[in-house]
Amino acid sequence: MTIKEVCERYHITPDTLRYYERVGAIPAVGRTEKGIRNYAEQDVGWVENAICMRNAGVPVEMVAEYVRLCRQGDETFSARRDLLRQVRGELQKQIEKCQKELERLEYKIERYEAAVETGKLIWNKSASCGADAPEQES
Amino acid sequence: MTIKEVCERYHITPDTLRYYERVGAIPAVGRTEKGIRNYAEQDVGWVENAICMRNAGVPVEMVAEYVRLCRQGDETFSARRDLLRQVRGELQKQIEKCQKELERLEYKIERYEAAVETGKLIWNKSASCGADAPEQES
DNA sequence: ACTTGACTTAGAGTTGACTCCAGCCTGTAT
DNA sequence: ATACAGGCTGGAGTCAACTCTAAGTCAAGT
Repeated sequence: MTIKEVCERYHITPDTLRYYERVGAIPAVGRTEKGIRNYAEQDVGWVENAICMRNAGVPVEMVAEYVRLCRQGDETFSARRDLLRQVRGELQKQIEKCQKELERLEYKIERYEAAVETGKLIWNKSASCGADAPEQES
Repeated sequence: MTIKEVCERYHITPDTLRYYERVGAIPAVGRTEKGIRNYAEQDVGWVENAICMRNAGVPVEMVAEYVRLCRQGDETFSARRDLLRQVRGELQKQIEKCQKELERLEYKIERYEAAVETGKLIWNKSASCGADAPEQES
């Protein structure tokens, strides 16, 4: 598989893919005789892994650390487990934050929908949404 | 309320707070006679708003745009609603992504927990977790 | 009187993650 | 045979979001 095909499959640019390889977020990809990257299924798997982790906000350096551990063999099982547990913890925290903000947003959007109708913005002070209306007119 | 107190309350640095003010992610904060920032409840509300939005991954520039709209008055209700709807859409997409990755992670962690016990890493190829094991030993 | 500590500003520097560029090679189409 | 598409490398550039620095003001403590 060429770099272009992989890029199309995952909607990323060749530059990004080469960058991931350079910094170790994926291991070195196989080449043709003339030095052109030729992605085997395994390579594509690594690409997918990197993209998944990045999508979840894992820093590139941490993806690289995980790859490093994987390539070191069986002695690193527990280290990998620990790394993934840490990622999981951060991901859970992030999801929670996002969900809180989503609730806050839903509430605000509702108010604005009413405001667009009535021309008046009304904030229910006792609403259970963390921040209440900082945007009362100054 | 001093800048320090606000910082302690939200676990951010004074630099960040001043930066938010500079770029308009919060409106100009009230000052004492000698020019020192004195955060009123309203100001703190704006700070909270900025932090919530940033936590949800909203770019600073977009927070500033929202603040700008709020300060422009009642004609911007629908614009604000649209902006928040857009933020909501992106937030929902992000939560979905994160949840997918969380599932993938749970699966991997389970495998690693088993691997730490048994010394062997076994991937269930038909698992429903998107990417299957890119890290079979090379 | 003077040091310490908390604040101010304008502006420069850093970090992470790309993203682009120049200069090169190579296989195919006109 | 020559242009063009697509790949390669090393290194520079960009962007967002801070983060730090220098130089200054001011109040309280010794």
